[in-house]
Amino acid sequence: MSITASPVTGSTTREAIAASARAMFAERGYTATSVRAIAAAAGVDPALVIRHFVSKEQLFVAVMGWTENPGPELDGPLETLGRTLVAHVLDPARDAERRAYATMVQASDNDAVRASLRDAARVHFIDRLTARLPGADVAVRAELIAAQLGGLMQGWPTIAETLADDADRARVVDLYGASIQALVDAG
Amino acid sequence: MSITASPVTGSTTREAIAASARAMFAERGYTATSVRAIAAAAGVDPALVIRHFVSKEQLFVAVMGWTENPGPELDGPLETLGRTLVAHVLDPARDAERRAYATMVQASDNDAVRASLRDAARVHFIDRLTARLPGADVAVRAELIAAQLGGLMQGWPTIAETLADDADRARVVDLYGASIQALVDAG
DNA sequence: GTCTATACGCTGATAGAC
DNA sequence: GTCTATCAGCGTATAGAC
Repeated sequence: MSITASPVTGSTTREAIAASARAMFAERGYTATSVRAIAAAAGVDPALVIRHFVSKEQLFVAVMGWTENPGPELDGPLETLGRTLVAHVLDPARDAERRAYATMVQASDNDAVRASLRDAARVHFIDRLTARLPGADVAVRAELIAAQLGGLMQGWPTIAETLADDADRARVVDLYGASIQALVDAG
Repeated sequence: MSITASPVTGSTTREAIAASARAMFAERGYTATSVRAIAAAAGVDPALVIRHFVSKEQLFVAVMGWTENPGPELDGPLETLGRTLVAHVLDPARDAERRAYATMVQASDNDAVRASLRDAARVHFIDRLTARLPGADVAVRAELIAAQLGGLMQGWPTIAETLADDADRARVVDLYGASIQALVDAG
């Protein structure tokens, strides 16, 4: 690993590929985005994309993966954790992350993508939540809460269509939060 | 393996294509299953697959879609609806249906597949549930319950790995059922 | 009306020369 | 490191034989 002037980036080319890949995958999904299109948008040769990232699926995982951000806040009070989690997930500022999750799920037709998604959810969320939950069956309950949040993120575009205003969005936070809270308190 | 008698429109060839498509999509997913492989398994020419079903995505929707079965039982008592729904969804006898759902979600990278999935969920489940729920915000609550069940079906293979025995499965029905029941009662 | 043969333009990926 | 050339496989269209 050579160290260059910039802290995070390696080569400029690699960065350019990653940037256009991130944008195109997010906008059009995995299948509809071709390696050639990514290369064209980045102004490089298609073969370079593979040279740098080994395969399209590894590029996707590298670029869409739950890389750095800490996952939902789990440090708040247990009594309101359900609500906190839902508010976090539906936060308009986190739109891009939510879309990235949905994009990964919809690309999980692919084995490597599915495995990466499961591992990331485990490390960044389920294990930490398991440690945080009180009472019995903590591992199962953490898994179930993750399933509920996954369903919410996945279904959110459809759900949002049926909402009239921001008050309705707040109502969703209340309703879904209370439902998850039942799992937090179930131990 | 014999092919059943043709219904009104069906030719034997069409049936054979549908049968092998259903099996291969279920086993390997959408992307990994090629039109040519379906044709080979059915013993027909690849072009015939397209002739009969117009496109790969339409074949997938026709064959994997929520075609006939009535969707979850919504006619039981409201007081235990949450539990009933979860028990229905996790019923080992319904393994194939659950897998089909997950396969469709994972193929929903594709616009037509995603649209079909959303429409089917609406017609077969959400609209009926909306009519059944008491109180306020019934449409939103029905949508949220659908999201929770979707998350459960999607996450079930992973969840099942963390369960030790059938008692744990029963515990999941209790826990998740109670959580959904909170949405049923929230009106 | 089925069905076969062939072909087109795309895909992700590789080998090897600069 | 980068580019050229090329690969086998994909979904699909079409022309024409039964």
